[in-house]
Formats: sequence, structure tokens, C-alpha cells
Amino acid sequence: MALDHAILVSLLEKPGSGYELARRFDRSIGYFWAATHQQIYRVLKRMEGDGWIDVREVAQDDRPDKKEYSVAAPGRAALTAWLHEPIEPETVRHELAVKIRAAAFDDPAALVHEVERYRRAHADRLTRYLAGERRDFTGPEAPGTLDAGQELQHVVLRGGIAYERMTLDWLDDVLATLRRLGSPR
Amino acid sequence: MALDHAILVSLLEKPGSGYELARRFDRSIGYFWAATHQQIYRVLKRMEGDGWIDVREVAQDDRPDKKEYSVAAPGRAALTAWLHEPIEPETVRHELAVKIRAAAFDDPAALVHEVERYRRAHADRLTRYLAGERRDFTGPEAPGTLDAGQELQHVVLRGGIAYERMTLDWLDDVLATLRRLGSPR
DNA sequence: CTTGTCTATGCAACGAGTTGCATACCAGGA
DNA sequence: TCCTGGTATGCAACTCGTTGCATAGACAAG
Repeated sequence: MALDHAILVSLLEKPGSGYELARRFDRSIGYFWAATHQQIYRVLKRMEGDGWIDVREVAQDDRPDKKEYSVAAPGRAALTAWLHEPIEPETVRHELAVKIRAAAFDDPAALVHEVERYRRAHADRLTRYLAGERRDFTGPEAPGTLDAGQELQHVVLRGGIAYERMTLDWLDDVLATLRRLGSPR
Repeated sequence: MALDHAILVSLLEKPGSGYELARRFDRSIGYFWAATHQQIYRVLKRMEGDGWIDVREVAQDDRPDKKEYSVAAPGRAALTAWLHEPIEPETVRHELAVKIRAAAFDDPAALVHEVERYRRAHADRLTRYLAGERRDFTGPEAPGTLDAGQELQHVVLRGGIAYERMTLDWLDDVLATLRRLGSPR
């Protein structure tokens, strides 16, 4: 149930409403933990009931009012406790790998177009990551100018970049294999 | 709901019982789509009810009897239909990335031991992948000896190997960053 | 002859995630 | 004035995944 903790981290980085959190989960933190606004609103309600977070009604002139959440002491304690628990191995759900194996019972070449589309999506994501890195983590500053939070966000982003690069290389391998199997010898 | 399809692929590769499928999901196909025996038995029951798979009671002398499942025509049709659907972008759930960002609000160095343990788990997995590759995909055969199914299994496995290598490199980066932030300047 | 381990299947309860829908405020353009 | 689109919150129903437990046959070790 790490959605709780992902939300707590996001709120510690910056308090905000459910709507704002949902948008952060569409970029930034959501690159590593996906969530919809439905999940977020539900968890916020529960954590508020448990006293993990505080609410503040914020009236806005130019748009609907919102509820701004921030982390309370019990929430912060829960996050610290979770941080000291063992790291669970990720449960993998890689649909494409299943489809590739399924292609053995169909026409491998038929997958090519979908894989190409999928590859473009990953290329786009890499572009976004690199743009984010340029924006947030390079500049005129000397090394050591970033605080711990920024350093840690950067190392996570570097992981995302490495993942996308590795994925693009692998997808080229996949495409070559599919084309080879699809064409007659 | 790709568990259905992962099971169908596994049964097409080789018919088997729920128990045998559960063991396959602990290695091989389960490296890319995790599932417990509970999920598997439930889905098998549903797919049998829908006529996607056939059952055959197999009496065994030296152990309890089992039910061997194999894919029926409607199941195969469902798999083909699924294969031609668009590939969904994976939904990422990367607990470690969340923990790293959470570490900004705690002691970054406290994560080091857990990350080291996590790194060892990935190193072990890479070792298993490489052993599997040596066992199944290298040998005296000339290129072109493998059938399409084996080629496709191999390219999926190469993806797993690339993922683990990338992850190990990234974890070294993570460890260096955590140590740097934990030690006084 | 009991205990443990592996094979083999399954139920029940709960928790997490998905999908579709509903409401409402506010601004700007047709 | 109505319609669209962005902001903002939420319910209900459903499916999927997790956890804990239960049963039972076969065999090997103590």
C-alpha cells in the first residue's frame, strides 16, 4: 500500500489539493508510481480520518475552491516507519513480454507496428525526462549546490533515463527479431 | 486483465495443471508477469467455465491426482484478438524510487543497507537469467536452428538481462549518492 | 508412527485499482 | 446564451490482487 507513502512524500515536497496531486502523478512522482484521481481522493480521505494529514479550505477567486492538504506529525511518523521496512521486490507486469511470447502462436510480423508505436511512446518519455533534467538539474551552479532532496530526485530521474535508454535499445532488438521471423528465410 | 493471456500463452507452450503453472510463474514467464497460485486457480476456473480451456483429470501414482488444462479454440481466438489490440503503456509501481525521494525527509544513509540487499537480489536474478540463457539458447547449433517460439523467448530474456544490468548500474549510482549525502561535507 | 516436505487444489475476506458517472465553479468564445 | 474546457471533488460498482487458512495424498526421515 505504498500509494499512501507516495502521496505523503509528494505532500512533504509541497502541500497541495487532490487535484494538484493527481497532476503531479501524471508527471514527476507518477513516473515511478502511477495513480488516478480516484485513488488519490480516496486515500486522502482515509489519511485525513487517521490524522496523518491536515486539511485547509482555500477559497479561490478565479476558480473553484480547493482543499489543501499537508502532512501532520503522525503521517510523517508513518512515513519514517515505512522507510525503515525492507524494500519489497517489485511485482513485474510487463504486458509486452507476454505479447511477444504470444506472437509465437500468431504472426510475429503483425506485432511490428504496435511495437513501433510503443517505441515512440518510450522515446517521447525519454525526451521529457531529459528536458526535466536540463531544467532542474543542470545550470551554472557548481557541484554541491543542490540540497539532499534535489540530489535524490535527480538520482531517481537518472534511473528513469537509464530505463528508457535500455528499453529503446531492447525494442530495437525486438523489432529486428520480429522482422527476421516474419520474413521468409 | 492480462493474467488470462499469460496463462493461455503458458498453456500453449505446454499444457499443465494449476500447480505447474504456479511454478512456471515463479520463474520463466513469471519474471515478466507475476502471479500466485490463488490467482491462477481462480482464472483457470473462470476460463474453463467460458470454454477457453479444456480440463483432463490425470491420475498419478506417486503423487496426488491433478487436472491438466489445455487451450481450446475459443481461448486461442481470445488470445489472437488480444494480441491485435494496442499495447498498453505499463503502469509503473517502483517502490524504491518512492523510498529514495522519501529519504530526503529522513536520514539518506539509513537506506544504504536495504539498497545493498535489494542490489544483491537483482544480482542473483541476473545470474539466473544468464544461466537460463546459457542453458536454453547457446549451444553447438548454427544460427537459425531455433524455432520462432525459442527466438521470441530469447529476445524477452535478453530484455530481462538488459533490465537487470541497467538496474545494477543504477543502484551503484544510488548507493554512491546516498553515501555522499549521508557523510558530512 | 509421527512429523515434515512436496504435490495439488481450493475458500473467504479483504484491500487495491479501474471504469463510468455525477456534480459544480469559473472563464472565454460562438 | 449556450457550449466548451479547465479546475475541483466525489460516489458506486466492479475487477483484480493479496493474505491467511484449510484440506489431502504421497513419501522420506527420525
